[in-house]
Amino acid sequence: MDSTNNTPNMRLNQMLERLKESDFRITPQRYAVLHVLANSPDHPSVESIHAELLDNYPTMSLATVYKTINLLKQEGEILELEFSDLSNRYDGKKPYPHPHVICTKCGKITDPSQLNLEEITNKMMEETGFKIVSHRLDFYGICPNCLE
Amino acid sequence: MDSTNNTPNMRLNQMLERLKESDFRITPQRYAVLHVLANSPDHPSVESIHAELLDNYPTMSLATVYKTINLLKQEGEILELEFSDLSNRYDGKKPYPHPHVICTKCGKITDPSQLNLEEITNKMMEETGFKIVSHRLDFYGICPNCLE
DNA sequence: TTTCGTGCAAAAGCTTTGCATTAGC
DNA sequence: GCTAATGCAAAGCTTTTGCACGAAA
Repeated sequence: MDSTNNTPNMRLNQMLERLKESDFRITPQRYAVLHVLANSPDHPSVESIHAELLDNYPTMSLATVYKTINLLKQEGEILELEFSDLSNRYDGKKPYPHPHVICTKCGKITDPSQLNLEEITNKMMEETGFKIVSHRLDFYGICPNCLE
Repeated sequence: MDSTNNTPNMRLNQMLERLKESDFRITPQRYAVLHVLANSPDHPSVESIHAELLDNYPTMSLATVYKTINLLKQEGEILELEFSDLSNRYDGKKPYPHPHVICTKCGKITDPSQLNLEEITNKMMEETGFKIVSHRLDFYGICPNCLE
């Protein structure tokens, strides 16, 4: 269990607090998007968040989801996984870099247990002279379901 | 020095051989794109490859560069680094997964010395049940030039 | 000569933006 | 009441596709 993410509501509250502190308004639409991001066990796309919310918020626009996502990105409250050939995916539960295992058939994304990349990151900084601030480690393959 | 990539020409010849074996024609345009990919020390984009070739091939179209890149991808002869917010970048010298260090200011991409991820990959397979076939490890930061 | 590749222009897909309306605070 | 957020539609970008012409084997 992650100390920064004991329960979904705790994570939701953290996000809400961050927005309030930065003087952003908490609208029903924003609250709803945050709620999905704080509770999704998988890594939703903008499209899937929008689709999920349409039932309860029939006027919710895709633009609002995009704008909320960008706000959270800017505030460092979500992690964005970029894909050029399909839509991006987001992790609101663990907004810091961590490894992912991605099924290249169905798109399922799971988080394996934490790997410590600190030592490797330090080596990279020494070797390249970069000031490294983030990383991305993805394993691509076929998930157990798709293997059957 | 990499055993599969002793000289640029060796890499170019490997690519040419692969296309010939698969019964693709070697046109001047394809040769030119392969030449750039086999010789670029950085990780070019489709746009930059096209721009570089326009001098000597004034009729070279962006579509042809894209089509050649897709051909090489399909043949496993280049590695694609996907970015959703800017254009993709390609590595023709080392077409297999390996770590990259990426400057988030100027976009420079460099290859640090090889890290062995085999052990970690095996652990991932055991833990998740995935059949892992590839990976992506990127470190993001500010390069020495941009730090000044 | 037949088949494949090129290049143009149009289309596609995701994301952002402009702007008038609406709603937090 | 003031200012910021929403939602619609249009625009922007990268990448793909259709198709007629031209070139490789």
